[in-house]
Amino acid sequence: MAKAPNEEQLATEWHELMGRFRRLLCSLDRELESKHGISASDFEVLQLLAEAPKGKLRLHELGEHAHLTQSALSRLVAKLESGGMVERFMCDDDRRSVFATITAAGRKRYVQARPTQRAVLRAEAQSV
Amino acid sequence: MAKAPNEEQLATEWHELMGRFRRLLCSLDRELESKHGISASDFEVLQLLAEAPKGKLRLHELGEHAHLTQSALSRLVAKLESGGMVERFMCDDDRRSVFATITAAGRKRYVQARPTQRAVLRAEAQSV
DNA sequence: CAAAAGTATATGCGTATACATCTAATGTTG
DNA sequence: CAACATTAGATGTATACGCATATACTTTTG
Repeated sequence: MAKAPNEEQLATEWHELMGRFRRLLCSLDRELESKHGISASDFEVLQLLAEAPKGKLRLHELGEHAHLTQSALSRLVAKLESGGMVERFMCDDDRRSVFATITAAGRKRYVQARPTQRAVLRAEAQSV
Repeated sequence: MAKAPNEEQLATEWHELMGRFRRLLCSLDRELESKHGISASDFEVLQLLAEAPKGKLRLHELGEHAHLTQSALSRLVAKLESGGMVERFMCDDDRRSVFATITAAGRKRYVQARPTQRAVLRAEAQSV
C-alpha cells in the first residue's frame, strides 16, 4: 500500500475489501455448513485447537487468536461441546480458567472440513 | 499475491485478514456510533446515497453496491428513515420499486461522520 | 489475614443479519 | 387476455454477536 494514499482511495479500498470479505465469509459459511455442518467460526476454533500442542487451550488463550469477543467465544465453545467436537474442563492451576480440548470426533470433522475451506480460499484468491 | 501460494499460506493470510477486518469494522462501528450515532453499515448506505446523482437510488440499486442482503438493506433503510436521514417513496415507473433518498439531515450527518470514518481507515492503514 | 482490586468465564439482553416466505406489481406466452 | 413466471421489496423466524453485568476465583494491599 502506498505511503500516503489519499482518503478517497482508502475509502474505496475499504469498500472493496468489505465486499470481498463478506462474499468470502459467506461462501465459507455456506460450504462448511452444507458439507460439514459447521460454520466458519466453528472451523477457526477447531483449527486453533487441532493445531495446539495437545489439542488443548484455555478459553482465554483461544480468545487471543480467534477473532471473536469473549462472550461469543464462550457460547461458540459451548455449542461445539454440545456437538461433541470439543470438551471443556476446569483448569486445576487456576480454577477460574477452563480448558477446551478437541475430541476425536472434532478432529475428524476438522480434517474433513479442511479441504473444503482451503478450496474456497483458493477459489477466491484466483478470482482476484 | 503469488500465482500459486501454498494452502497453508492462504489459510494464514485469511486468518490475518479476518483479524484486521474485524478490528477495523469494530473500530468504525464504535467511533461512528459514539460520535455520530450511526453504524458502519448506516454510513455505507448514506455514502452511496450522498454520492448518487440526485441522492436517490432504488433499493435494488442500493443493494447492488451495499454489501448487505436484500432483507438487511430493507430493514436498514427503514431504520434510517425512522431516524429522519432517508426517505422512501414509490417509483411511478415501476410500482414494485421504492426510491430511497437522502434527506438534508442525512446528508449533514454523513458529512460530519465522514472525517471520522476516514480517520479510522487512515489509522488502520498506517498500522499495517 | 481481611478487604479490595483484578481476572476468567458465563449469561441476560438488545440488535443485526441471513434465509425463507409473503405480497404486490410487472412480463411473458399460449 | 388469462395463466404462469419473474421481480422488488417487506417481514417472520432463527442465529450470532457485542455490551454490560454476574459469578467465581485469585492476587494485591493495608
